Amino acid sequence: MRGARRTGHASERDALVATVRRFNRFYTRQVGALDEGLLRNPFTLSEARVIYEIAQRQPTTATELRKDLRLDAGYLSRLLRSLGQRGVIGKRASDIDGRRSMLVLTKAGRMAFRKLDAASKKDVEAWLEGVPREEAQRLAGAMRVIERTLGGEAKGETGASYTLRRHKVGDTGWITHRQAILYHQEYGWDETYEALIARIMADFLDDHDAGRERCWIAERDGETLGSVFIVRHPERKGVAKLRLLYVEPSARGLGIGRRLVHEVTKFARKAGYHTLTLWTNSVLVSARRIYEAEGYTLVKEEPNRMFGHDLVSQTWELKL
Amino acid sequence: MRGARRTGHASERDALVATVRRFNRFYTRQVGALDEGLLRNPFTLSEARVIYEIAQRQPTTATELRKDLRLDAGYLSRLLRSLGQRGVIGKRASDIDGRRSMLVLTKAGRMAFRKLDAASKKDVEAWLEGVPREEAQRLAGAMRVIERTLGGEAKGETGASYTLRRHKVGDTGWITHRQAILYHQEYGWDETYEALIARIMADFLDDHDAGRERCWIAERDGETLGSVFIVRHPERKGVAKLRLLYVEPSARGLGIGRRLVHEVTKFARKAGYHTLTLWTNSVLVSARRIYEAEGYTLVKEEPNRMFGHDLVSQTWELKL
DNA sequence: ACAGATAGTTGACAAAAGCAACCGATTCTC
DNA sequence: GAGAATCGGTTGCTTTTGTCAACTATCTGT
Repeated sequence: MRGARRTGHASERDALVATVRRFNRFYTRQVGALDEGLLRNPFTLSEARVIYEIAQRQPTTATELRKDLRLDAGYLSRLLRSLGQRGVIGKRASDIDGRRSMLVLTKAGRMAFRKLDAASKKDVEAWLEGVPREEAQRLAGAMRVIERTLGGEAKGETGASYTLRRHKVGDTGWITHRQAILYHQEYGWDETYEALIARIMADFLDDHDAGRERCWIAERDGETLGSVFIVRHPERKGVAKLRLLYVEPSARGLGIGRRLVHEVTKFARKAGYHTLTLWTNSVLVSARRIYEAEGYTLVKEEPNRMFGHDLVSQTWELKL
Repeated sequence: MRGARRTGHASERDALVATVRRFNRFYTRQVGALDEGLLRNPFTLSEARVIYEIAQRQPTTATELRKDLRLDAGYLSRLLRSLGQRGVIGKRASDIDGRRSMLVLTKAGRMAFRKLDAASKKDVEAWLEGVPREEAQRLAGAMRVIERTLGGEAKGETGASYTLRRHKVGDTGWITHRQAILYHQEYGWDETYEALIARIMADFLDDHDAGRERCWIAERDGETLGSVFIVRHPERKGVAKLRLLYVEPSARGLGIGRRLVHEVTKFARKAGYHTLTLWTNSVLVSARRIYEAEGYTLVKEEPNRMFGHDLVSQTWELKL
């Protein structure tokens, strides 16, 4: 059993490695094609990369470039000399270290850089031409995911924050997909949980009163990070249910859960509900903390057999 | 207004281009580092790439390699001669074209390839070492998104074949997600279609008789390419319904649709049904062709308002 | 049957990239 | 504070990679 399990993990890893290698080949080719476009100018590819990098860091040293561009020291030295002779870059001795020279772009160099940059931008634009708007967002999101995952100690996180929006076509399917997998991996819940989500989604989509029922999606760069729903209680008038709160594991700690729960509260007040209720489960401890912080109180608890496990379901309420 | 809108789109596009360019720089570096690892063997990088490509396509020609690897004909010719002299590859004249020579790996070549492949695999594994399991899945997903989006008309598709499997947790959510988006993009269907799928999924998951109802997923490298369901007809005894046939646009032309439909027929026969029925829509012409080829006949057609459009729904049947 | 394309080879050459030895400045260590 | 080790950078030499043009032997279309 354990053996089988381990094999399972290994082959999962193999599949990942295969995907990554395939992608590497694919992307190398794509970038290669793009780079060819850059040869329509007075600089070689390496020269262009050097210029680009210097422009980015302005006063920098050869060693830094060497590390970032992975160039041979000798080769780079020659490149720099050539660029110097052509009046693109200037060197001046470092004040603090007599061995180093600080590299900067000359006026002509900045000009050359702008040209290169514009050309490269145009090439990329042409490359992305046929990509429809929606796909474009997913593309950007996917790239961020890769950078974040493989970037190691990914630093400069430009857009660490997220945005909230209403749902659009395809979202509920995605939520079902992610939640089902997540709770299956973490707690071993079976497909009846997926069925439950799907049914809630179907009911919501089929008929919801936009003024009194709503879905929020938290996203960053087109990547869905979490979601929550508010719907009318089917029997109790003036009561709303908060449903299907979820936050991607990778996005935890950003306060998305709290934010979503609070959006629900605000919306419920405005919509005129007098009570919010929600149904959860004792194993979901981090969610519990969020509900408590928002002011919900536990009103009922009972053991239940569901999703293939013995669980303790809970009902929480918040008076508005 | 229109001006503002355009500016909005332009800056959105700019952001995308910026992200893509950043990613290109990032990934180029990563792959560069990986490639360095490959230099610990008797082949240069180009040689390794050539060997790799030949191994993939086995009997291939120089011209094909030239196109795929973007190499100069003269350079490639020399590379091939060198590899030939070293006993790695063998040439033999083509039967159909006296100018061409078919390239294959010799026994030694296959050996060399296996070594290269293993080394590259190991490097990638080491690279992915620190990536936790969950992130790994997202990583693979992100790469697939990029390939799908940018692969566009790119054929080359080495691993052109796919496999069929039953559904597992998370699949129905994914199917809902993809189908909803697809038909929204292609035909403008609204979220009531997503609701319909979600409900079908919920019903299927909640209670299906494994011997008489089933789902097939077509996948390649963990990427879902298509799916289909068979379920009992709720009223007519001995009748089964084929439902939710779908194939990813990027995977069309591989015969996946036909294959899925045929699996359903085979399964239905074995399960003892006497009739298969399905409900579709006149705009879905490529699906129609598949049904006809399988022997289905159109038994009913009626105009219908649904998914936000005026459509003509159709019922098709197949006697088993 | 003939003009033009295609597949591949070869020679001549140039650019790109890597290796190793080396120089002078700086930092470390005792 | 002197010698060793390291660092930033340069140079000579080599291999690898890539380009261009000319050329042969086929094949294709008309």
